[in-house]
Amino acid sequence: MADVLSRIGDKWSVFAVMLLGERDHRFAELQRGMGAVSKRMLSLTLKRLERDGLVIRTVFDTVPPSVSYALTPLGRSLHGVVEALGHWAVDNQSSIEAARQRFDGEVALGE
Amino acid sequence: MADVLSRIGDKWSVFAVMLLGERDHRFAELQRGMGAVSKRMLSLTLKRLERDGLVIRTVFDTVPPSVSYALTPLGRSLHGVVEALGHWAVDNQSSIEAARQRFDGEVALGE
DNA sequence: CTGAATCCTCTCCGATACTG
DNA sequence: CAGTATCGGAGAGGATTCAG
Repeated sequence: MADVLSRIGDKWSVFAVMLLGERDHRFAELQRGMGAVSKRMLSLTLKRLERDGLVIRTVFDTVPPSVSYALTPLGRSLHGVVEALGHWAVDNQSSIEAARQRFDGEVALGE
Repeated sequence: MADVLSRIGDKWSVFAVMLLGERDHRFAELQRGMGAVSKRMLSLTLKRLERDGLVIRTVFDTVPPSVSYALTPLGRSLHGVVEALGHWAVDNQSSIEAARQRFDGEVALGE
């Protein structure tokens, strides 16, 4: 299970799954939507997701070349779970930051 | 959000939250329950979780010393989400492994 | 446009040893 | 029992370059 968790817990994988959950994306679209991700990392992330059967890659033989990424049924089932995680993160971000500042303040006093 | 996700997506944090969701644990109990985690990593993980207000650390001034870890209300709210993630991982592990073998087989044929 | 390959840096993490 | 400090190897990941 550690293996599976480390895959789906990866930051870029989470972002990719969330974006692809909304709709299909092309490579460059994903890159723009995911903040500062290098082409290298995006490529590796997508390849791993494809290997794990979560994402399907469709190549259109046009000029210029175009590739579309979409979630498989398995990927969509993950999307639901990941979305819950994302919501939790958004909802509780301020609580976490507050706790962090409180903690850091106490540590500073203790020194 | 990337920051929060990388924290709660961390493998050891997930394990710790899942164990602490069942009941309070002492340091050594966590270490035994989490498979092969070094004292160093466990210590760092717990400290981060405490800093983020997800875990509360209680020291009993006995001989030998004893420390108990428990989830805060915020930590318990995370536990529900994380548990869903864990279930997904368990339920779909075989599908992922199958997809992986299929993918690797195709790559091998292509070469 | 979509990648693969190379290089190089920087962080993570395990092993070990030491403290209260 | 419950940690902290230090070191060293391994891997992640960014920048850049090249190819189809």
